[in-house]
Amino acid sequence: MENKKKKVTFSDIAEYTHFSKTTISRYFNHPETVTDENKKIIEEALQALDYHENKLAKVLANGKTEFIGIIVPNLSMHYYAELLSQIISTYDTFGYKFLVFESQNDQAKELQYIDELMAYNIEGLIMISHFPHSEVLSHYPIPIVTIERESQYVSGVTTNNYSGALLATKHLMDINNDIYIHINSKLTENNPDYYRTKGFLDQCQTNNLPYDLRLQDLGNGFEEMNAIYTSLFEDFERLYKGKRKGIFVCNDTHANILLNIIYRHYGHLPHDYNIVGFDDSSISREAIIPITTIHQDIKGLAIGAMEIIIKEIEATKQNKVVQHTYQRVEPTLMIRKTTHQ
Amino acid sequence: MENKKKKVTFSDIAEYTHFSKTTISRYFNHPETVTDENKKIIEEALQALDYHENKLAKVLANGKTEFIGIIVPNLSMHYYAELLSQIISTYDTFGYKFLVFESQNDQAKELQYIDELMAYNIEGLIMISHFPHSEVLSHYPIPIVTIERESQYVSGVTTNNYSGALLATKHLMDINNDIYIHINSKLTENNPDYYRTKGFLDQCQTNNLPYDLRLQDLGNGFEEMNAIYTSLFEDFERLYKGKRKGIFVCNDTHANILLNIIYRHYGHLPHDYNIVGFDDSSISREAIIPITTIHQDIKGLAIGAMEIIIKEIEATKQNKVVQHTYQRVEPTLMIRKTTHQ
DNA sequence: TTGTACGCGTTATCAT
DNA sequence: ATGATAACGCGTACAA
Repeated sequence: MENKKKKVTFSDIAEYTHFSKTTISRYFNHPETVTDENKKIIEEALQALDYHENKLAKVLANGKTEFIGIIVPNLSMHYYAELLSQIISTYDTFGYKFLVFESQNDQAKELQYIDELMAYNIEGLIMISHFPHSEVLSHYPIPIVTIERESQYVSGVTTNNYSGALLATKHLMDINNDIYIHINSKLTENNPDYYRTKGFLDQCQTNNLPYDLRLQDLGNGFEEMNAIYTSLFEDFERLYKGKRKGIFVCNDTHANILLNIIYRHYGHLPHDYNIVGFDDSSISREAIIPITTIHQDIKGLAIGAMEIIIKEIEATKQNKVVQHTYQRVEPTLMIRKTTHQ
Repeated sequence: MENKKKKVTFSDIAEYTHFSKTTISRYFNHPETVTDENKKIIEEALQALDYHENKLAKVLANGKTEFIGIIVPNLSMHYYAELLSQIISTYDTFGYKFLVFESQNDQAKELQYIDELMAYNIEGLIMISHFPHSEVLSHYPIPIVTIERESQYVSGVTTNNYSGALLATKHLMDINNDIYIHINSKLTENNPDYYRTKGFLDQCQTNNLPYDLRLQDLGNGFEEMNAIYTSLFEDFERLYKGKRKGIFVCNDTHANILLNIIYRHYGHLPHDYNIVGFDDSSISREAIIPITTIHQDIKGLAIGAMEIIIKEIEATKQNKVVQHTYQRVEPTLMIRKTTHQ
């Protein structure tokens, strides 16, 4: 469709303008050292020959790729997609380009992808996937920052899940419940989500609230989760009949499943059920009733990660020692329709 | 954390092994021309010096970046996120790496991003964003394939929206409705979604079905859409009281909004309401009642796009003339709970 | 089978 | 202010 001539290079411009390649390079990188007059000549030549820059050659010459690698577990999950969205949107402010891989939590793949990324001289790596362990990551010779995952040996940014859980539980307390319930998987301290449970527990204990902690395998896939939550619902109906139940569910997807089960059973959400989710993901707005939830500042996470990684990239360039940074982004309470005064 | 020596290059390996750089290069690119004995020597040297390949240097030498650029409108929308997911997952089979930009449908940005991508010698470009027009795209000197958008002057792959609409309408016909309703925006033939409307219309007309076509602005943002669908619902209640209504909504997000309005009104979905969505997006499964919908084969779209672009990249390398390809991926009907026998 | 020499397109250093 | 020349790391004729 187009004429596929060879690419126009500095040599061609130099020949055309009777300058040297060096001057052409300076036109781009140190324009202040080129006469206005000559600038115009070069400008015309660029137009006439239809020059397009070759950043790869630039990279080979000066070492700066402006590439950042990203490894995401999975883009089907809205949370990760939104996170990726916010990260790559920073191109307009920071100028870094992103090479993206999806790992499906396959550890072998993750290591392979990191190697591939390193071969392209990425300047930094943002790890959202859960593997490999940060101890392994710390051995790579470039800055790495993780988001919302284990991050002992490298920099990381997470939502302050603990204060989010406090917010959720306080809200349930403010509207007076008879029993406080928390549903989550069994997690360890390494997992940032563990602090959702910890926050709930602390809030209950310091305020002497009666609570019911449901820490168990919540299943994979919709059918399985649905079955588990149905039996959880039957438990609540049986154990807390007539009592006002304040339920803090680990995330919005799960909160939505529980909400649907209750709503289908009653044709509405009874006033003695109060549900709070976590994430403020799109399902919390699209649900049969908009779900009260904890808003994660995903843009804040993305920008935080970028600021840290850029700081470390700069430091690396100047051969400075890099101190790792751990940042917590504060979440906020979004009161909607699944909690009643 | 690591010792930041200069990178190990072929020169270093050559020096270490007393071979020439050429032999080292051959070890990687034409191993059959190197003695097994010498292979082992080189192998050891690679280990000893901890060599890591530099693909950018390789690219400059042989021109193949194995980069494909992608411009997505927006990753917050599940459909695009899933599409991107399926595309970048093809790395394992095709080996292409992906540079991803998000345009937010900003035309100026889109052109800027394309330039940036071209500067990195991408071998092909996958356009999911709606701009620029394919006539503009066709002037770029690399293969371009679009997905689910206008694609007159470049290759493209779309779901067969027409047959999807036929499927949806036939299903509504099979379960016998008194009035057939279709809700969509006003679209032109350039827009692939137009054929959802066309399919509905054709099916109604060839079968002499009584229909009500609702082509109008459906609003932006949740609140606006909700208001519009509420008034649509009131229309249906008034006009078709007691009649069995078969409603084919343009996509699952919209179908879910309508479903929620009806379900909240009645506490359940009355049997005289039959709703079919489109896309088989996650919301169709997470809704208060799983939504009957048309399944888009997103993986098929992704693989189709990759196969086309690879074919064109190969052709370009051999200076062959590239014929544009237009591929239609067939959707399927997913019967769930919003349509009743 | 292996080595020499040059090219890929740009930047950096040192002159002038 | 401008130019000559040597890098950057690898691939590939061509020669041996």
